[in-house]
Amino acid sequence: MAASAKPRYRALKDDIIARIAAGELRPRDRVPSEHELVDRFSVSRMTANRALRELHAEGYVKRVTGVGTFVADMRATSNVLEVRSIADDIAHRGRQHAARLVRLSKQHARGEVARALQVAPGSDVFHLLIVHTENDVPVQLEDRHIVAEFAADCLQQDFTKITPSAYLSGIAPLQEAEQVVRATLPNAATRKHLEMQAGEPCLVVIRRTWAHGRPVSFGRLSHPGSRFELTGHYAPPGTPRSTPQQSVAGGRRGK
Amino acid sequence: MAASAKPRYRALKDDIIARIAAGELRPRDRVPSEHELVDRFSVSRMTANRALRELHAEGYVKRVTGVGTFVADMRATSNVLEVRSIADDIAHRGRQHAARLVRLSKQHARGEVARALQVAPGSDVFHLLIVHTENDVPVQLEDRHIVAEFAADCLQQDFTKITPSAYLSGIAPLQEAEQVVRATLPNAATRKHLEMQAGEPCLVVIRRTWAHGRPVSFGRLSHPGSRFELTGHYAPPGTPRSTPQQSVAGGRRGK
DNA sequence: TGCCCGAACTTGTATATACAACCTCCCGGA
DNA sequence: TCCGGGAGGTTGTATATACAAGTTCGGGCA
Repeated sequence: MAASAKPRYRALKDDIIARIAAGELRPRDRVPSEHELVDRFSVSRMTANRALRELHAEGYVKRVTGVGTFVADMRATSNVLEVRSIADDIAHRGRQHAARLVRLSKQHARGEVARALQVAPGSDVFHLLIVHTENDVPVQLEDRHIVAEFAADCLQQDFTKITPSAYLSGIAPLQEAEQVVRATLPNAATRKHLEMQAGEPCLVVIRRTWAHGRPVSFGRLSHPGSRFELTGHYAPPGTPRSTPQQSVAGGRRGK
Repeated sequence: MAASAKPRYRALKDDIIARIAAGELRPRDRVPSEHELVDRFSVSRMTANRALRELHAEGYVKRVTGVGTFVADMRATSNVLEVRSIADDIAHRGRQHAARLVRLSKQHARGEVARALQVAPGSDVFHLLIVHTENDVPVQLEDRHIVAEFAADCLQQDFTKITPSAYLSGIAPLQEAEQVVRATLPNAATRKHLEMQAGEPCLVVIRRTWAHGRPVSFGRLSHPGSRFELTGHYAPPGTPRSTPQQSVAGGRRGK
């Protein structure tokens, strides 16, 4: 592919994104100013402005009038992806969320996990197993693998206080996510953790998230079918919603 | 606050967003071209271009080179899952979709249906029961109620050739949708229609759609847990997707 | 009749220029 | 020492202009 086909503002953006992803530019670092980009890439200031402006709109950088452009603080860019954490969701309904840590360990990626995270078999990954409760009733079993290289201080976290997704988005902005929803019968361990009755089905969400263009997390979220449901709402922008406010993920089953 | 402080490109955006929100501009409607905005608002083309370009980046409109700018359909990457017809989805995977009509009748709305459609109990509604198959294997039981007033010619349709959702969006663009995903055990009738084994769970999607600001359709879509899953993908606009192409809704269970 | 070509319109990109608002820093005066 | 002001940098917005590439549609030619 010839780079010639790529618009110049796009080339500027890609260059800066690549330098952020490579770690060359780190959060709060100064990004080249419009004028510097004009000189170094021989583009007009409008083109440099467009590149930086779009990077700002996409959450990569922060711009301060009269000061400069800086790599964004990762915490601020949650708007990129609207995957709400179950803790926020439960809290939003005025209920009590708690998490019980079942396992937190470093492992070698094998089989499905290595494939999903696109790492070589045997690579270091962290393995998390957490039971989330709503008013002391289990509503989610979170079985998550995280690329170790990406989250070095994972073992030091207290995942009963901070959810894994909050921890991850604190390290770097999530750029992309993929999820699959299934209905299955739980295995014995899952059934026990979620205190489910025999024969009760499970709503399973399998989710992968990306940052810096690479998969960083692969999670299997199992929920008791009788106590959990996913809701979604779609409307053209600006439409006052004609339905009562709904949470994005989770919600106890009505009656 | 004086509107004078507002940048002109922002005023253009706000004007168009307001007209979309008010229903004056509806999905797929044509939005004024850059040239028209230049004439009507006395701005330069670059300013009009910026307004429309940002509206595009934010998902409000769709732009086609050489053709024009149009109000976007329902936000594609909303919250949980995208709305897509099962027939399209199956065809997209190169498989054979077929529909078997179990019931098509006019009824009086009662209880749950009347509440969901926000009509008075006893109002006329159409009731549809359709089994969708993929390569002759049942994958969805569609149990749908439609407000009769909205779709007068419903009984004349051949729902083995056109799906209800395609029929509905042909009458009027869907403005809003709401759905709930659950995992349950099917009742006997559902199990029989979907040829499910005893104890096999069901993935149920309950969906309501709006047009003209009123609910028009209420459907319960039941899928065999062993043969169906929902997939979703979220990325900021413009991001080349780093995962293999996935169908948005539906897909047979891998192994 | 049928087909091709061009006019007219659309969006996409790029440049040069201009002015305004804001921030930082240094220098000079009180 | 303290304070004020200005120089020079930064982003934010707006305009006029230009060319490229795509679509649509109708008219004219074979």
